[in-house]
Amino acid sequence: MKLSNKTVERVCRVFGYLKVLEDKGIAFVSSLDLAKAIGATESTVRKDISILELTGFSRKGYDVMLLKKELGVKLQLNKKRKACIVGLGRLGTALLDYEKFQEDGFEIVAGFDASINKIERINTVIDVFAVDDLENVVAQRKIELGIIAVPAQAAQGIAYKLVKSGVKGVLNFSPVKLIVPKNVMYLDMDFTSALRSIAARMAVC
Amino acid sequence: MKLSNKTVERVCRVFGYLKVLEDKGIAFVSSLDLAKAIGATESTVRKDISILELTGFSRKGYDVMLLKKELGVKLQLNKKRKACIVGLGRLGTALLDYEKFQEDGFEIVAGFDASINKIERINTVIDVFAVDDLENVVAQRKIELGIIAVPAQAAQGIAYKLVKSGVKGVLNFSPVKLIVPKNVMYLDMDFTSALRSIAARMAVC
DNA sequence: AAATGTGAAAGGCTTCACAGCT
DNA sequence: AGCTGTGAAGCCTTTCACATTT
Repeated sequence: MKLSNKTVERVCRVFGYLKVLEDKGIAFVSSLDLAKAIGATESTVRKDISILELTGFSRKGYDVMLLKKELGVKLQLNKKRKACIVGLGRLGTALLDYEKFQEDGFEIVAGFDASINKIERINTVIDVFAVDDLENVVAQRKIELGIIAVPAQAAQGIAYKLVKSGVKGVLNFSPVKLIVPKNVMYLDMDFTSALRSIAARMAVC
Repeated sequence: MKLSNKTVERVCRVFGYLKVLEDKGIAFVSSLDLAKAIGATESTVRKDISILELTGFSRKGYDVMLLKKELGVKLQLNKKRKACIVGLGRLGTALLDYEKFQEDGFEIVAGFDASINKIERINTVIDVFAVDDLENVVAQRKIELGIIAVPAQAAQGIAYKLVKSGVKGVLNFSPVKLIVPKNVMYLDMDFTSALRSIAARMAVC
């Protein structure tokens, strides 16, 4: 079972949509419906599901609850994951209380910032610490995921500390590419770069 | 000159890195250096640049200032673009004052929210309006880019309004895929989906 | 009849490898 | 000698098309 990142990404979207369908009380869904919801084609969806060795029903489609459960197991999407946010500027603090994360099984258990003043001012239920404590806190609390929201020049250093302390996944909001070991999962969420590439595509189209 | 989205994305990153090099006063850069900075391989970088019909110098690499200028022209990256943010929750307000956007030629000229109370409370230099005024304001101010930071169920409606009012690019922070005309550039920035796919990859690796 | 499941074909992107240039 | 520029090869992903299932 060899999953490409693209397949994983799409299947995660399918999982999210299955939640919606489940809440609506819909029992079966076709590959075409799933495809429309996640922005893919029906054959891609079918292939993705079959790569995961899961299957639907001829003439009926996929059983919503069953498929959701199976995907949850295969990708361990029901497992609670502890995460932390490093960098408590505007973006970082917005993320601290982003309720959606909690709903989705991500528990933000710590926030870090370099500025002691900022730490004292922040008004949140989540524990916040100085960056100097990062390694201890991450290790002690067994935090698996790090969300980086610090300025560009600090990002690589933070990534290094996170990895050293045992983090196995990094979501990077800074505008620079980070270097992490191959066994650490890594994804960029760079707004500026995103906006720029939209603008560039506007220019060339 | 047929540019894939991937090429556009990488070249935008290259452009960002060229800015850094320029500030440092570095005159020439090799494809290998660029590749390392943007997380790609050297041949990919060379191919991307050659697709754009740009060229470097044998044995010396690329002239930093020149390449930056040429990329700027080809992709119109120096053009100022007016943008607006719809949805002024935590994320939306964080984005409102994200200085990086300004540095990069994006001018946030309006914010919108459905809640009148929220609009009155918000403390920012940027003009904020009720969503009901969206179509008028976007059209009048000739806003080209819309940033969607509203809840899932409202996102498609907002996208429709934005497009109808003349927006040519959409950056979507909501967790649902949106449908926009083919001539409108569109990109998703879905945190939840991103975190989930990191977690899933952690599970299968 | 209306869906899935899946080999095979097509398409697109990346890497290779080396000629060419200074 | 060292780096670019690029056709060709290789790899990966998507799409096609149709046998299969109920």
